[in-house]
Amino acid sequence: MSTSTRDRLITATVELLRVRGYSGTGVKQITVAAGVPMGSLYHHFPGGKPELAAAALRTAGIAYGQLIPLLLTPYPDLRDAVPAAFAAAAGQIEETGWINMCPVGTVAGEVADSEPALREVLAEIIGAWIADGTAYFVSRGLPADTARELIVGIVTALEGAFVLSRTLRSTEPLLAAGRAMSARLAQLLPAPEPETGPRHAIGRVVPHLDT
Amino acid sequence: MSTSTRDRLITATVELLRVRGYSGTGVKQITVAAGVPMGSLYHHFPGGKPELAAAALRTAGIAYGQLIPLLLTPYPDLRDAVPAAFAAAAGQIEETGWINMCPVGTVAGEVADSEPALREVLAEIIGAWIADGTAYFVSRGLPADTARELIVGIVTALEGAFVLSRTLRSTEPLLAAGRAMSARLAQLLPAPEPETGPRHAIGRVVPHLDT
DNA sequence: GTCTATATGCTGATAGAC
DNA sequence: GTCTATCAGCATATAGAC
Repeated sequence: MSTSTRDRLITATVELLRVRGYSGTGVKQITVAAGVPMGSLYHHFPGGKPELAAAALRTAGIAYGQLIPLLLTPYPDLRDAVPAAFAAAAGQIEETGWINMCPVGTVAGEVADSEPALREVLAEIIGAWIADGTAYFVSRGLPADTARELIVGIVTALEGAFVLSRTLRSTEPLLAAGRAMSARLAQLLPAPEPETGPRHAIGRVVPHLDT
Repeated sequence: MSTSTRDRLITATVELLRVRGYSGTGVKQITVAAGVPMGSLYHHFPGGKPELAAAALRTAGIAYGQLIPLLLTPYPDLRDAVPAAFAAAAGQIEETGWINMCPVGTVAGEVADSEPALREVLAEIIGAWIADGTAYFVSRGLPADTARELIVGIVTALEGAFVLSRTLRSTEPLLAAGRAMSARLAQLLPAPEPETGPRHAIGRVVPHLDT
């Protein structure tokens, strides 16, 4: 159960990428934070800094991808779930002193025009968020194209809002983004029917792995 | 009319910040791109790299802040203007090969947790976008709080969509973000009245500097 | 104000003992 | 698989001639 050298390198890299970005993080800095000698980095990641960063971003990407359904599932009605998820993120980021939560978006903005290999990894990670999010919304009763439109909008709004909220030190962008996506959801969804009808599945909880 | 040394430094810095980010851009690189000797940089900007970057970001920020009303003004109805502006941005970014347009958002994400002085400059720039955008929407008939809610959402959505579109090499995020903000606008605006009524001014062109 | 030469430290990466 | 010593190159910044 003790963390391996490889895992400690990845964990330290995720932390540093969040705060300092890709160019701003040095390999020496990573090995010191991980408590690992230089040579071990190049033993486990012969490709050096880009390969280690890719592994770290993939790890963080998977973790944060799972967070989206986790935040939305408690709410029976998606109309409540979406703004609640943005509000939760707003509370979290304010509590933690406006520190970055996930390195994917910030590193993506930094390297999209300058590090082709890393850009492709990030496109893969964000593509997985969109694919998984689409499947989740489909599992909650939305048509596939509506589901995709919604998750693309949500990821977009979240990433933009994180940058603005961190920079302005205000929850306003995250909360405004949540309200905007809520409006888009209301527009995409058929009008809510109070009692019964053919659309009854929409807005109900449909847990991922149940019968 | 020939560009001054100072101006050439700022222009070169804007270009490099867009593509390589703050940590990824070296001062040597800047002076070479500007065709200026090292010493001149520290003559004009005694504060070195951070001071030069701040000046460059302020310049770019002013330019891009003016772009927002410019894109929206041609459309008599804001319901058309907002999605059209996002679509215009989508066309532009695809044509130019998915290159970053404005360094403000990407540098903000990069340095918000690591360069306090620069973060404050960026907060000032984005704050000005929001203040000016609010004033613009008020000039087009919206109440102040509605106007602010709208411009915060638009800037948030734009910044997030730029990162996603550049990374995924797809206009989908920009177009989806435009539709989302259009939905939010429709929700914020009173229902459109086909003929006449007390809300007739909303959605009409109200040029900035006319009588 | 302009420009050259240089100082000092850090960068990613490697060789090779253990 | 772990760790040390070290490389060549680039980073930001400065001193001082012109």
